[in-house]
Amino acid sequence: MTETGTRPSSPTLDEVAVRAGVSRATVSRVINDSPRVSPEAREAVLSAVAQLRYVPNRMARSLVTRRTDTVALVLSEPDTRLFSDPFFARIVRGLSASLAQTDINLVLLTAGDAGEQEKVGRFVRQGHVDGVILMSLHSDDLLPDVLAEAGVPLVLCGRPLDDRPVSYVDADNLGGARMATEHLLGLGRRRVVTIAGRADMVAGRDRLTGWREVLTGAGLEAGAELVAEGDFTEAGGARAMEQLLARVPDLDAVFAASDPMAVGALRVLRAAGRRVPEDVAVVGFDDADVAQTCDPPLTTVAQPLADMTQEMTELLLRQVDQTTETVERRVCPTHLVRRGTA
Amino acid sequence: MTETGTRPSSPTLDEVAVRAGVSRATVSRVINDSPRVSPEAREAVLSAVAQLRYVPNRMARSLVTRRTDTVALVLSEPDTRLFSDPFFARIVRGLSASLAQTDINLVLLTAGDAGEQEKVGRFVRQGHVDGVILMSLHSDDLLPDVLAEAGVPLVLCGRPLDDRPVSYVDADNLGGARMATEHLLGLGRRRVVTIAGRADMVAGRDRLTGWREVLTGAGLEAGAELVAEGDFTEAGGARAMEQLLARVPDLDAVFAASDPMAVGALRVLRAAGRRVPEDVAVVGFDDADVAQTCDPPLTTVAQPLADMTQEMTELLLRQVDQTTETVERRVCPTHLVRRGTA
DNA sequence: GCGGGGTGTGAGAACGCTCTCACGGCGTGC
DNA sequence: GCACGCCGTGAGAGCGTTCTCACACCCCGC
Repeated sequence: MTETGTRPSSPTLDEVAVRAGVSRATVSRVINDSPRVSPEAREAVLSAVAQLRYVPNRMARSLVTRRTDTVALVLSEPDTRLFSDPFFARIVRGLSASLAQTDINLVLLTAGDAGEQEKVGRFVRQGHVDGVILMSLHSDDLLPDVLAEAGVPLVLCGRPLDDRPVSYVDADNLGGARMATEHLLGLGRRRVVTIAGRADMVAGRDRLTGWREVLTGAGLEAGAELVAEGDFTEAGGARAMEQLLARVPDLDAVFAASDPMAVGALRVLRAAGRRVPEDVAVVGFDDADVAQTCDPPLTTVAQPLADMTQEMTELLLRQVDQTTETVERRVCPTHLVRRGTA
Repeated sequence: MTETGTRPSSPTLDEVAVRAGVSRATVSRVINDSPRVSPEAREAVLSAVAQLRYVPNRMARSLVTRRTDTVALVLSEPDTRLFSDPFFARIVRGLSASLAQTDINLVLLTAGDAGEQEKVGRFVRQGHVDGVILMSLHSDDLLPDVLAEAGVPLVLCGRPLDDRPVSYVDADNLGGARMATEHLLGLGRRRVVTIAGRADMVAGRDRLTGWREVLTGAGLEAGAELVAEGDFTEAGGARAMEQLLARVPDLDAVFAASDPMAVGALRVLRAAGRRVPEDVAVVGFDDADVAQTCDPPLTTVAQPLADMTQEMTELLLRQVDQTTETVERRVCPTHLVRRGTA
């Protein structure tokens, strides 16, 4: 099935100028609404623009302004499952929202494997974007280095593992984990196990560290047998919970490093005949949608995602506007949301 | 916390030419590897490129070639939940994969509300991309019109509701639904209910139509009381199943328009004491990951997603290369994957 | 009536690339 | 030995903008 037609070529500034009876410069002034234009000229130009359905050619403009008015959110993550993580959707939403009032475009790039990373690196170095917000979740990722070296304004979403000089915005994962664990201890629990996130992700490590610090600080045991690693999914959380029940039959509290894992744990606990929160208290992390809808509703640690995305865009745009590179680091406070499980 | 540095400005073709002792034209020839260059000149240029870490300025190049070597996948969908649908992730993966061997970049744009749609429209008309693949799932979406009018090569992922002259690639939802329903009838089932997708999505409608056609064709009842609408989620599927059990207590088969909904139905059926597949046979749609991991594994209709994304890129790139607009429509065959539930 | 300070406008030079065209140099066929 | 063609190369003209100047023009104050 085939039909054909021809593609129109868009009008240029010159054509608009001729039609409006003014010079190219004046049209340009109207387009970029400079104040130094007479009302009559402006009127003539605007009507010519409307008649010709003129749209400025972005390439030509970018060539001289050295700006594209586009920033990229790069997701460097081979595991396609994490791409569909609701957390990621919330980040995208937040960034769009904070860019909504500006005329800056947001594009998403994925870098699943080495080939795609290469492509993203090229894309950025070729000047397609004014800046990059990078979500790189794994510690062995090369892309942060590539982009940093490209000399493009860069803000990481999440703390990098080392102390490299790069701007980032992160949630206070350590503090949140401490808060959650302290809350469990405050409830009188003494056998607090944890379902940890993957060890190759900084957020996972920080949450584990927070749990450990509080337990050892309280003189309680925090050994490896109290830790099971999940993969941030519900199924992974369920598996981890089964291991923990087998290893630590007398556990009375669980700190899960993500809400889906907590939900998986809830399911396993129920199947094992443990009542939540009476027998076992549970705290999750992220305050995902599921935390409100599960039964009983999940006590969890919330990150201020809206603030974080706002911060990211601010940091990035400031870097874009200044010609000097500045490094700023922001850690946003987390807080405990008490619901039914602890 | 602040550190500063300066941003380097990239070298130009001229600087490379000077360093290599050749003209700008020759450097350009090497960059675009034209055959008409002597080995010595090529060598000199390549070494100069390496020394200066030269990267072509994309804007300058695009200005003259009128190509950006970038295509956009636009997701026009206000509901953030669908953004994290695994189906979408598979589309992205597939498109990246089929573009991997080319030097064409893929960017994702989201158009959640009217403001974002406006932005996407501008972005495209300004010439940021050579073509667009559009996932527009709701029938009342304006973006298809906006983009079509922009005169940019366009391929829809999924059939549009009306017969407008636009290229698209779709799965044979109708055929798949027919196949699933026929399979259920072939098992001897006669009270086949369906959990339909949302009526404002074409895929949802087509799957419902296929189910209805087969039942009425077999002289069986296919009235409204046998249909419950879900929202493509597991929770929605569970709710729909509860309604159906109440309305049609003697049902012996369920066709669910998506796998998550089928999984929700499975849970409710089990809770109601119905055995699957002995008492009730169940068929899903999409062949999502969950279809393999659920218990019992789900019989479902698979779409050839890899073929579909491949088709989309081919259709799009052909449109980009030809200067004339051609309209092609592709419907890819679906097939039944038999597992444990039917 | 004449110099001075705006104000609106236009000419023209960038921006960094591609691509056409013309021009030497060399090998080939007669 | 001469015309011819091909091959590698460079000069130069765009591509569609922005932006710096310079230039008329008008209004004011003296």
